Amino acid sequence: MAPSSNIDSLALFACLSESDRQELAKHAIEIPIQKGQFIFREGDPAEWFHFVKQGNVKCVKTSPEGREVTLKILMPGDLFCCEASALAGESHPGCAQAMGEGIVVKIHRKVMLDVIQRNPEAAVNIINYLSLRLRESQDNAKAFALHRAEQRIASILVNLAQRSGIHETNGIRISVRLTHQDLADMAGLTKETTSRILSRFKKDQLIAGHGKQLLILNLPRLQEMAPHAIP
Amino acid sequence: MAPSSNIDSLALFACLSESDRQELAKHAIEIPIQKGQFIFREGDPAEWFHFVKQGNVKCVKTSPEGREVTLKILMPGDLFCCEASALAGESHPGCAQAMGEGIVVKIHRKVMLDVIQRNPEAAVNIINYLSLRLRESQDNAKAFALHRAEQRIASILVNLAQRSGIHETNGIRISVRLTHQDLADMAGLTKETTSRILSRFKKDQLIAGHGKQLLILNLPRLQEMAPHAIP
DNA sequence: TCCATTTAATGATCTATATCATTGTTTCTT
DNA sequence: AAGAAACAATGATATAGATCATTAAATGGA
Repeated sequence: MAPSSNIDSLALFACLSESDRQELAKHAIEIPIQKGQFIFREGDPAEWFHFVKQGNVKCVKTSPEGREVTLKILMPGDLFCCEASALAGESHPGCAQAMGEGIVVKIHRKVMLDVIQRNPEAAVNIINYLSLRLRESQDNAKAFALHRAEQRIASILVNLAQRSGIHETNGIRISVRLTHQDLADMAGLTKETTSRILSRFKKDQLIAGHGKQLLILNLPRLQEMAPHAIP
Repeated sequence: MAPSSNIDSLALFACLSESDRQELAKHAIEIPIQKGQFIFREGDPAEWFHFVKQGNVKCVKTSPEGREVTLKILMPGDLFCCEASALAGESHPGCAQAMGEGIVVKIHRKVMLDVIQRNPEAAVNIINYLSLRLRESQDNAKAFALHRAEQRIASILVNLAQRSGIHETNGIRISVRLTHQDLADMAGLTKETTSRILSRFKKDQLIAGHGKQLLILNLPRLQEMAPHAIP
Protein backbone atom coordinates (compact mmCIF):
# COMPACT_ATOMS: atom_id res chain seq x y z
CA MET A 1 0.00 0.00 0.00
CA ALA A 2 1.23 3.50 -0.77
CA PRO A 3 2.63 5.38 2.20
CA SER A 4 -0.08 8.03 1.82
CA SER A 5 -2.89 5.57 2.49
CA ASN A 6 -3.31 6.68 6.10
CA ILE A 7 -4.46 10.14 5.26
CA ASP A 8 -6.23 9.36 2.02
CA SER A 9 -9.41 8.65 3.94
CA LEU A 10 -9.58 12.24 5.09
CA ALA A 11 -11.65 14.32 2.65
CA LEU A 12 -9.98 17.42 4.04
CA PHE A 13 -6.80 16.53 2.19
CA ALA A 14 -8.30 15.51 -1.14
CA CYS A 15 -7.32 18.87 -2.56
CA LEU A 16 -3.63 18.34 -1.89
CA SER A 17 -1.00 17.45 -4.46
CA GLU A 18 0.46 13.94 -4.41
CA SER A 19 3.71 15.34 -3.00
CA ASP A 20 1.97 17.17 -0.15
CA ARG A 21 -0.08 14.11 0.68
CA GLN A 22 3.10 12.06 0.83
CA GLU A 23 4.68 14.74 2.99
CA LEU A 24 1.80 14.41 5.44
CA ALA A 25 1.80 10.61 5.27
CA LYS A 26 5.54 10.56 5.98
CA HIS A 27 4.95 12.41 9.25
CA ALA A 28 1.77 10.60 10.22
CA ILE A 29 2.12 8.50 13.37
CA GLU A 30 -0.25 5.63 14.04
CA ILE A 31 -1.33 4.94 17.61
CA PRO A 32 -3.27 1.85 18.61
CA ILE A 33 -5.87 2.68 21.26
CA GLN A 34 -7.55 0.60 23.98
CA LYS A 35 -10.98 1.03 25.52
CA GLY A 36 -11.02 3.84 28.07
CA GLN A 37 -7.58 5.14 27.12
CA PHE A 38 -7.16 8.91 27.03
CA ILE A 39 -5.54 10.09 23.81
CA PHE A 40 -5.13 13.44 25.49
CA ARG A 41 -6.61 15.22 28.48
CA GLU A 42 -8.10 18.64 28.99
CA GLY A 43 -5.33 21.17 29.43
CA ASP A 44 -2.62 19.11 27.71
CA PRO A 45 -0.65 21.13 25.14
CA ALA A 46 -2.11 20.62 21.67
CA GLU A 47 0.90 19.73 19.58
CA TRP A 48 -0.80 17.32 17.19
CA PHE A 49 -3.61 17.07 14.72
CA HIS A 50 -5.40 13.77 15.36
CA PHE A 51 -7.78 11.77 13.30
CA VAL A 52 -9.57 8.50 13.84
CA LYS A 53 -8.53 5.69 11.54
CA GLN A 54 -10.38 2.84 13.21
CA GLY A 55 -12.80 2.56 16.13
CA ASN A 56 -14.56 5.34 18.01
CA VAL A 57 -13.30 8.18 20.14
CA LYS A 58 -15.34 10.50 22.32
CA CYS A 59 -14.64 14.16 23.09
CA VAL A 60 -15.42 14.74 26.74
CA LYS A 61 -15.51 17.63 29.20
CA THR A 62 -15.71 17.09 32.92
CA SER A 63 -16.92 19.24 35.77
CA PRO A 64 -15.01 19.61 39.05
CA GLU A 65 -17.67 17.40 40.73
CA GLY A 66 -16.91 14.56 38.34
CA ARG A 67 -19.91 14.73 36.02
CA GLU A 68 -19.16 14.70 32.31
CA VAL A 69 -20.58 15.82 28.97
CA THR A 70 -19.68 14.08 25.77
CA LEU A 71 -19.44 16.74 23.08
CA LYS A 72 -19.05 14.40 20.14
CA ILE A 73 -18.53 10.78 19.20
CA LEU A 74 -15.95 10.49 16.44
CA MET A 75 -16.08 7.95 13.65
CA PRO A 76 -13.28 6.74 11.37
CA GLY A 77 -12.20 9.64 9.14
CA ASP A 78 -13.08 12.33 11.68
CA LEU A 79 -10.49 14.92 12.53
CA PHE A 80 -10.44 15.91 16.16
CA CYS A 81 -9.24 18.74 18.24
CA CYS A 82 -8.44 20.88 15.37
CA GLU A 83 -10.73 22.95 17.55
CA ALA A 84 -8.01 22.83 20.19
CA SER A 85 -6.24 25.64 18.40
CA ALA A 86 -3.74 22.96 17.49
CA LEU A 87 -2.35 25.30 14.88
CA ALA A 88 -1.76 28.02 17.44
CA GLY A 89 -0.22 25.47 19.80
CA GLU A 90 -2.65 26.09 22.64
CA SER A 91 -3.98 23.51 25.06
CA HIS A 92 -6.72 20.95 24.58
CA PRO A 93 -10.11 22.25 25.67
CA GLY A 94 -11.36 18.73 26.42
CA CYS A 95 -10.38 15.08 26.71
CA ALA A 96 -10.35 12.52 23.90
CA GLN A 97 -11.08 9.01 25.10
CA ALA A 98 -11.14 5.72 23.17
CA MET A 99 -14.51 3.94 23.33
CA GLY A 100 -13.01 0.61 22.29
CA GLU A 101 -10.02 -0.71 20.41
CA GLY A 102 -8.93 1.31 17.40
CA ILE A 103 -6.24 3.31 15.67
CA VAL A 104 -5.61 7.03 15.79
CA VAL A 105 -3.27 8.85 13.43
CA LYS A 106 -1.51 12.02 14.48
CA ILE A 107 0.42 14.65 12.52
CA HIS A 108 2.48 17.36 14.16
CA ARG A 109 0.99 20.82 13.97
CA LYS A 110 4.13 22.24 12.36
CA VAL A 111 3.85 19.82 9.44
CA MET A 112 0.17 20.74 9.04
CA LEU A 113 0.90 24.45 9.31
CA ASP A 114 3.47 24.09 6.56
CA VAL A 115 1.08 22.31 4.26
CA ILE A 116 -1.65 24.84 4.95
CA GLN A 117 0.65 27.76 4.20
CA ARG A 118 1.42 26.21 0.81
CA ASN A 119 -2.18 25.22 0.02
CA PRO A 120 -4.78 27.93 0.46
CA GLU A 121 -7.38 25.40 -0.65
CA ALA A 122 -6.54 23.12 2.28
CA ALA A 123 -6.86 26.13 4.58
CA VAL A 124 -10.30 26.88 3.19
CA ASN A 125 -11.25 23.21 3.70
CA ILE A 126 -10.21 23.43 7.32
CA ILE A 127 -12.14 26.69 7.74
CA ASN A 128 -15.22 24.99 6.31
CA TYR A 129 -14.70 21.97 8.55
CA LEU A 130 -14.44 24.22 11.60
CA SER A 131 -17.52 26.16 10.52
CA LEU A 132 -19.40 22.90 10.41
CA ARG A 133 -18.18 21.85 13.84
CA LEU A 134 -19.06 25.26 15.26
CA ARG A 135 -22.51 24.96 13.79
CA GLU A 136 -22.93 21.51 15.33
CA SER A 137 -21.72 22.77 18.67
CA GLN A 138 -24.13 25.70 18.62
CA ASP A 139 -26.99 23.39 17.68
CA ASN A 140 -25.96 21.25 20.62
CA ALA A 141 -25.99 24.23 22.97
CA LYS A 142 -29.40 25.20 21.62
CA ALA A 143 -30.69 21.67 22.22
CA PHE A 144 -29.48 21.74 25.84
CA ALA A 145 -31.12 25.11 26.40
CA LEU A 146 -34.43 24.60 24.62
CA HIS A 147 -35.23 20.94 24.09
CA ARG A 148 -36.60 18.36 26.46
CA ALA A 149 -34.84 15.19 27.51
CA GLU A 150 -36.87 13.02 25.13
CA GLN A 151 -36.19 15.32 22.18
CA ARG A 152 -32.47 15.38 22.89
CA ILE A 153 -32.26 11.60 23.07
CA ALA A 154 -34.24 11.38 19.80
CA SER A 155 -31.81 13.83 18.12
CA ILE A 156 -28.83 11.84 19.31
CA LEU A 157 -30.27 8.57 18.00
CA VAL A 158 -31.07 10.16 14.62
CA ASN A 159 -27.58 11.60 14.39
CA LEU A 160 -25.96 8.28 15.30
CA ALA A 161 -28.14 6.45 12.80
CA GLN A 162 -27.08 8.85 10.07
CA ARG A 163 -23.41 8.78 10.93
CA SER A 164 -22.86 5.18 11.90
CA GLY A 165 -26.05 3.34 10.99
CA ILE A 166 -25.91 0.02 9.16
CA HIS A 167 -29.08 -0.75 7.26
CA GLU A 168 -30.38 -4.23 8.04
CA THR A 169 -33.60 -5.99 7.14
CA ASN A 170 -35.21 -5.24 10.50
CA GLY A 171 -33.91 -1.69 11.03
CA ILE A 172 -30.83 0.50 11.25
CA ARG A 173 -28.13 -0.87 13.51
CA ILE A 174 -26.03 1.70 15.35
CA SER A 175 -22.50 0.42 15.05
CA VAL A 176 -21.14 2.34 18.04
CA ARG A 177 -21.63 0.35 21.23
CA LEU A 178 -23.06 2.68 23.84
CA THR A 179 -24.11 2.27 27.43
CA HIS A 180 -27.03 4.29 28.79
CA GLN A 181 -24.44 6.29 30.68
CA ASP A 182 -22.74 7.14 27.37
CA LEU A 183 -26.03 8.37 25.92
CA ALA A 184 -26.81 10.23 29.13
CA ASP A 185 -23.46 12.04 28.92
CA MET A 186 -24.27 13.08 25.35
CA ALA A 187 -27.71 14.38 26.30
CA GLY A 188 -26.76 16.02 29.60
CA LEU A 189 -29.02 13.65 31.56
CA THR A 190 -28.64 10.97 34.22
CA LYS A 191 -28.46 7.31 33.22
CA GLU A 192 -31.79 6.66 34.98
CA THR A 193 -33.67 9.26 32.95
CA THR A 194 -32.01 8.00 29.76
CA SER A 195 -32.97 4.44 30.65
CA ARG A 196 -36.60 5.40 31.20
CA ILE A 197 -36.77 7.26 27.89
CA LEU A 198 -35.22 4.33 26.01
CA SER A 199 -37.71 1.97 27.67
CA ARG A 200 -40.53 4.20 26.45
CA PHE A 201 -39.03 4.24 22.94
CA LYS A 202 -38.86 0.44 22.99
CA LYS A 203 -42.46 0.16 24.17
CA ASP A 204 -43.49 2.48 21.30
CA GLN A 205 -41.55 0.34 18.81
CA LEU A 206 -39.24 3.21 17.85
CA ILE A 207 -36.14 1.24 18.77
CA ALA A 208 -35.14 -2.27 19.77
CA GLY A 209 -31.99 -3.95 20.99
CA HIS A 210 -30.60 -5.66 24.00
CA GLY A 211 -27.76 -4.15 25.92
CA LYS A 212 -25.40 -1.97 23.96
CA GLN A 213 -26.67 -3.08 20.55
CA LEU A 214 -29.15 -0.43 19.44
CA LEU A 215 -31.50 -0.90 16.50
CA ILE A 216 -33.56 1.97 15.09
CA LEU A 217 -36.99 0.70 14.02
CA ASN A 218 -38.75 3.97 13.19
CA LEU A 219 -36.33 6.67 12.07
CA PRO A 220 -39.01 9.01 10.61
CA ARG A 221 -40.86 9.11 13.93
CA LEU A 222 -37.64 9.88 15.82
CA GLN A 223 -36.85 12.61 13.31
CA GLU A 224 -40.26 14.17 13.96
CA MET A 225 -39.58 14.14 17.70
CA ALA A 226 -36.17 15.78 17.25
CA PRO A 227 -36.73 19.48 16.46
CA HIS A 228 -35.15 20.55 13.21
CA ALA A 229 -32.39 23.10 12.88
CA ILE A 230 -34.49 25.43 10.73
CA PRO A 231 -38.22 25.42 11.60
CA MET B 1 -9.53 59.23 7.50
CA ALA B 2 -7.93 56.54 5.34
CA PRO B 3 -10.37 54.33 3.44
CA SER B 4 -9.06 51.30 5.31
CA SER B 5 -10.15 52.62 8.71
CA ASN B 6 -13.29 50.44 8.80
CA ILE B 7 -11.42 47.21 8.89
CA ASP B 8 -8.38 48.39 10.78
CA SER B 9 -10.12 47.66 14.05
CA LEU B 10 -10.26 43.99 13.20
CA ALA B 11 -7.20 42.19 14.56
CA LEU B 12 -7.85 39.38 12.12
CA PHE B 13 -6.59 41.55 9.28
CA ALA B 14 -3.57 43.04 10.98
CA CYS B 15 -1.36 40.60 9.07
CA LEU B 16 -2.49 41.88 5.68
CA SER B 17 -0.50 44.14 3.40
CA GLU B 18 -1.62 47.74 2.97
CA SER B 19 -2.89 46.92 -0.53
CA ASP B 20 -4.98 43.96 0.67
CA ARG B 21 -6.40 46.00 3.49
CA GLN B 22 -7.35 48.69 1.01
CA GLU B 23 -8.86 46.05 -1.24
CA LEU B 24 -11.05 44.89 1.64
CA ALA B 25 -11.90 48.44 2.70
CA LYS B 26 -12.92 49.30 -0.85
CA HIS B 27 -15.51 46.52 -0.77
CA ALA B 28 -16.66 47.06 2.81
CA ILE B 29 -20.25 48.21 3.11
CA GLU B 30 -21.45 50.04 6.21
CA ILE B 31 -24.95 49.40 7.45
CA PRO B 32 -26.55 51.47 10.21
CA ILE B 33 -28.64 49.28 12.49
CA GLN B 34 -31.66 49.96 14.72
CA LYS B 35 -32.73 48.24 17.93
CA GLY B 36 -34.43 44.92 17.20
CA GLN B 37 -33.47 44.90 13.52
CA PHE B 38 -32.42 41.57 12.07
CA ILE B 39 -29.17 41.82 10.15
CA PHE B 40 -29.94 38.34 8.84
CA ARG B 41 -32.20 35.49 9.80
CA GLU B 42 -31.65 31.76 10.28
CA GLY B 43 -31.66 30.07 6.90
CA ASP B 44 -30.79 33.18 4.86
CA PRO B 45 -27.97 32.56 2.38
CA ALA B 46 -24.63 33.59 3.89
CA GLU B 47 -23.13 35.80 1.22
CA TRP B 48 -21.33 38.22 3.48
CA PHE B 49 -18.76 38.42 6.22
CA HIS B 50 -20.08 40.81 8.88
CA PHE B 51 -18.43 42.59 11.72
CA VAL B 52 -19.66 44.98 14.35
CA LYS B 53 -18.28 48.49 14.10
CA GLN B 54 -20.48 50.16 16.70
CA GLY B 55 -23.12 48.97 19.15
CA ASN B 56 -24.04 45.40 20.06
CA VAL B 57 -25.46 42.55 18.08
CA LYS B 58 -26.75 39.24 19.43
CA CYS B 59 -26.59 35.84 17.73
CA VAL B 60 -29.86 34.08 18.37
CA LYS B 61 -31.45 30.72 17.65
CA THR B 62 -35.16 30.14 18.05
CA SER B 63 -37.23 27.03 18.64
CA PRO B 64 -40.43 26.31 16.74
CA GLU B 65 -42.39 27.14 19.93
CA GLY B 66 -40.94 30.64 20.00
CA ARG B 67 -38.38 30.30 22.77
CA GLU B 68 -34.88 31.56 22.02
CA VAL B 69 -31.26 31.08 23.04
CA THR B 70 -28.71 33.84 22.64
CA LEU B 71 -25.46 32.20 21.63
CA LYS B 72 -23.29 35.27 21.88
CA ILE B 73 -23.39 39.00 22.38
CA LEU B 74 -21.05 40.71 19.96
CA MET B 75 -19.04 43.82 20.75
CA PRO B 76 -17.41 46.30 18.38
CA GLY B 77 -14.60 44.56 16.49
CA ASP B 78 -16.24 41.13 16.63
CA LEU B 79 -16.61 39.18 13.42
CA PHE B 80 -19.82 37.26 13.16
CA CYS B 81 -21.19 34.42 11.22
CA CYS B 82 -17.93 33.48 9.82
CA GLU B 83 -19.26 30.32 11.46
CA ALA B 84 -22.11 30.43 8.96
CA SER B 85 -19.81 28.80 6.43
CA ALA B 86 -19.85 32.20 4.76
CA LEU B 87 -16.85 31.11 2.73
CA ALA B 88 -18.68 28.08 1.40
CA GLY B 89 -21.75 30.18 0.68
CA GLU B 90 -24.09 28.15 2.86
CA SER B 91 -26.98 29.49 4.89
CA HIS B 92 -26.94 31.25 8.24
CA PRO B 93 -27.33 28.84 11.15
CA GLY B 94 -28.87 31.55 13.36
CA CYS B 95 -30.19 35.11 13.43
CA ALA B 96 -28.18 38.25 14.10
CA GLN B 97 -30.20 40.97 15.79
CA ALA B 98 -29.20 44.52 16.73
CA MET B 99 -29.52 45.22 20.47
CA GLY B 100 -29.54 48.99 19.95
CA GLU B 101 -28.34 51.54 17.43
CA GLY B 102 -25.03 50.79 15.79
CA ILE B 103 -23.08 50.15 12.64
CA VAL B 104 -22.27 46.84 10.98
CA VAL B 105 -19.72 46.43 8.19
CA LYS B 106 -20.06 43.69 5.61
CA ILE B 107 -17.66 42.34 3.00
CA HIS B 108 -18.71 39.93 0.29
CA ARG B 109 -17.46 36.38 0.73
CA LYS B 110 -15.82 36.37 -2.70
CA VAL B 111 -13.64 39.33 -1.77
CA MET B 112 -12.68 37.60 1.49
CA LEU B 113 -12.01 34.31 -0.24
CA ASP B 114 -9.72 36.09 -2.66
CA VAL B 115 -7.76 37.75 0.12
CA ILE B 116 -7.50 34.47 2.04
CA GLN B 117 -6.21 32.61 -0.99
CA ARG B 118 -3.46 35.19 -1.32
CA ASN B 119 -2.64 35.36 2.40
CA PRO B 120 -2.11 32.05 4.16
CA GLU B 121 -1.48 34.01 7.34
CA ALA B 122 -4.97 35.51 7.18
CA ALA B 123 -6.36 32.01 6.69
CA VAL B 124 -4.51 30.79 9.78
CA ASN B 125 -5.88 33.79 11.70
CA ILE B 126 -9.40 32.85 10.69
CA ILE B 127 -8.77 29.22 11.65
CA ASN B 128 -7.57 30.37 15.06
CA TYR B 129 -10.55 32.66 15.43
CA LEU B 130 -12.92 29.81 14.59
CA SER B 131 -11.11 27.50 17.00
CA LEU B 132 -11.68 30.05 19.72
CA ARG B 133 -15.35 30.38 18.88
CA LEU B 134 -15.73 26.61 18.79
CA ARG B 135 -14.11 26.38 22.17
CA GLU B 136 -16.45 29.02 23.56
CA SER B 137 -19.43 27.25 22.09
CA GLN B 138 -18.38 23.91 23.59
CA ASP B 139 -17.85 25.56 26.96
CA ASN B 140 -21.32 26.99 26.60
CA ALA B 141 -22.79 23.57 25.83
CA LYS B 142 -20.94 22.14 28.82
CA ALA B 143 -22.34 24.90 31.04
CA PHE B 144 -25.90 24.16 29.91
CA ALA B 145 -25.40 20.45 30.54
CA LEU B 146 -23.54 20.55 33.85
CA HIS B 147 -23.94 23.85 35.64
CA ARG B 148 -26.81 25.20 37.67
CA ALA B 149 -28.80 28.32 36.91
CA GLU B 150 -26.89 30.44 39.43
CA GLN B 151 -23.51 29.31 38.11
CA ARG B 152 -24.50 30.04 34.53
CA ILE B 153 -25.69 33.55 35.41
CA ALA B 154 -22.44 34.13 37.32
CA SER B 155 -20.39 32.98 34.29
CA ILE B 156 -22.31 35.28 31.99
CA LEU B 157 -21.79 38.26 34.28
CA VAL B 158 -18.06 37.52 34.57
CA ASN B 159 -17.75 37.19 30.80
CA LEU B 160 -19.63 40.43 30.18
CA ALA B 161 -17.53 42.24 32.77
CA GLN B 162 -14.37 41.05 31.03
CA ARG B 163 -15.54 41.86 27.54
CA SER B 164 -17.47 45.07 28.04
CA GLY B 165 -16.80 46.17 31.60
CA ILE B 166 -15.94 49.78 32.38
CA HIS B 167 -14.05 50.16 35.64
CA GLU B 168 -15.61 52.81 37.84
CA THR B 169 -14.93 53.86 41.42
CA ASN B 170 -17.79 51.78 42.80
CA GLY B 171 -17.47 48.72 40.58
CA ILE B 172 -17.39 47.46 37.00
CA ARG B 173 -20.15 48.81 34.83
CA ILE B 174 -21.43 46.48 32.10
CA SER B 175 -21.78 48.68 29.04
CA VAL B 176 -24.28 46.44 27.24
CA ARG B 177 -27.82 47.26 28.31
CA LEU B 178 -29.59 44.00 29.05
CA THR B 179 -33.07 43.09 30.20
CA HIS B 180 -33.59 40.07 32.44
CA GLN B 181 -35.08 38.36 29.41
CA ASP B 182 -31.81 38.96 27.51
CA LEU B 183 -29.81 37.37 30.34
CA ALA B 184 -32.35 34.54 30.60
CA ASP B 185 -31.94 33.82 26.87
CA MET B 186 -28.18 33.64 27.32
CA ALA B 187 -28.47 31.27 30.28
CA GLY B 188 -31.28 29.09 28.94
CA LEU B 189 -33.59 30.14 31.79
CA THR B 190 -36.87 31.99 32.21
CA LYS B 191 -36.89 35.69 33.03
CA GLU B 192 -38.47 34.93 36.43
CA THR B 193 -35.66 32.59 37.50
CA THR B 194 -33.09 35.09 36.23
CA SER B 195 -34.81 37.86 38.14
CA ARG B 196 -34.77 35.86 41.36
CA ILE B 197 -31.07 35.02 40.97
CA LEU B 198 -30.18 38.65 40.29
CA SER B 199 -32.19 39.72 43.35
CA ARG B 200 -30.18 37.27 45.42
CA PHE B 201 -26.92 38.58 43.94
CA LYS B 202 -28.00 42.13 44.82
CA LYS B 203 -28.91 41.12 48.37
CA ASP B 204 -25.46 39.49 48.70
CA GLN B 205 -23.78 42.68 47.40
CA LEU B 206 -22.30 40.90 44.37
CA ILE B 207 -23.96 43.28 41.95
CA ALA B 208 -25.93 46.50 41.99
CA GLY B 209 -27.80 48.57 39.46
CA HIS B 210 -31.28 49.67 38.62
CA GLY B 211 -32.97 48.51 35.47
CA LYS B 212 -30.71 47.64 32.61
CA GLN B 213 -27.61 49.28 34.09
CA LEU B 214 -25.63 46.49 35.73
CA LEU B 215 -22.75 47.10 38.10
CA ILE B 216 -20.44 44.31 39.25
CA LEU B 217 -19.45 44.87 42.89
CA ASN B 218 -17.65 41.61 43.67
CA LEU B 219 -16.07 40.08 40.58
CA PRO B 220 -13.83 37.60 42.49
CA ARG B 221 -16.84 36.09 44.28
CA LEU B 222 -18.72 35.72 40.97
CA GLN B 223 -15.65 34.09 39.43
CA GLU B 224 -15.58 31.58 42.27
CA MET B 225 -19.23 30.74 41.66
CA ALA B 226 -18.65 30.25 37.93
CA PRO B 227 -16.84 26.92 37.42
CA HIS B 228 -13.60 27.30 35.54
CA ALA B 229 -12.84 25.76 32.14
CA ILE B 230 -10.01 23.62 33.49
CA PRO B 231 -10.53 22.38 37.05
C1' DT C 1 -19.01 -21.99 31.05
C1' DC C 2 -19.13 -19.98 35.35
C1' DC C 3 -18.54 -16.07 38.31
C1' DA C 4 -17.54 -11.24 39.04
C1' DT C 5 -18.46 -6.95 37.39
C1' DT C 6 -20.78 -3.78 34.91
C1' DT C 7 -25.02 -2.27 33.13
C1' DA C 8 -30.24 -1.98 32.84
C1' DA C 9 -34.87 -1.45 34.62
C1' DT C 10 -37.84 0.59 37.49
C1' DG C 11 -40.10 2.31 41.91
C1' DA C 12 -40.21 6.16 45.49
C1' DT C 13 -39.08 10.56 46.66
C1' DC C 14 -37.00 15.12 46.27
C1' DT C 15 -35.81 19.59 44.19
C1' DA C 16 -34.53 23.09 40.90
C1' DT C 17 -36.66 25.52 37.75
C1' DA C 18 -40.86 26.45 34.95
C1' DT C 19 -45.33 28.32 34.90
C1' DC C 20 -49.03 31.24 36.24
C1' DA C 21 -50.46 35.42 38.43
C1' DT C 22 -50.14 40.05 40.35
C1' DT C 23 -48.34 44.50 41.53
C1' DG C 24 -44.90 47.85 41.31
C1' DT C 25 -41.12 50.21 38.62
C1' DT C 26 -38.60 51.84 34.82
C1' DT C 27 -38.24 53.38 30.27
C1' DC C 28 -39.88 55.22 26.04
C1' DT C 29 -42.84 58.37 23.26
C1' DT C 30 -44.68 62.59 22.23
C1' DA D 1 -43.92 65.90 32.02
C1' DA D 2 -47.60 62.59 31.47
C1' DG D 3 -49.28 58.46 29.84
C1' DA D 4 -48.39 54.07 27.61
C1' DA D 5 -45.67 50.24 27.21
C1' DA D 6 -42.10 47.41 28.58
C1' DC D 7 -39.83 45.44 32.35
C1' DA D 8 -38.88 43.80 37.31
C1' DA D 9 -40.07 41.68 41.64
C1' DT D 10 -42.02 38.19 43.88
C1' DG D 11 -45.64 34.76 45.63
C1' DA D 12 -48.05 30.24 44.72
C1' DT D 13 -48.08 26.10 42.39
C1' DA D 14 -46.73 22.51 39.04
C1' DT D 15 -43.45 19.34 36.98
C1' DA D 16 -39.43 17.44 34.51
C1' DG D 17 -35.77 15.36 35.71
C1' DA D 18 -32.45 14.21 39.64
C1' DT D 19 -31.40 11.31 43.34
C1' DC D 20 -31.67 7.25 46.12
C1' DA D 21 -32.55 2.41 46.31
C1' DT D 22 -33.27 -2.28 44.76
C1' DT D 23 -33.47 -6.18 41.75
C1' DA D 24 -32.57 -8.23 37.29
C1' DA D 25 -29.87 -8.79 33.11
C1' DA D 26 -25.86 -8.58 30.22
C1' DT D 27 -21.00 -8.70 29.56
C1' DG D 28 -16.27 -10.08 29.99
C1' DG D 29 -12.36 -12.53 31.98
C1' DA D 30 -10.31 -16.96 33.71
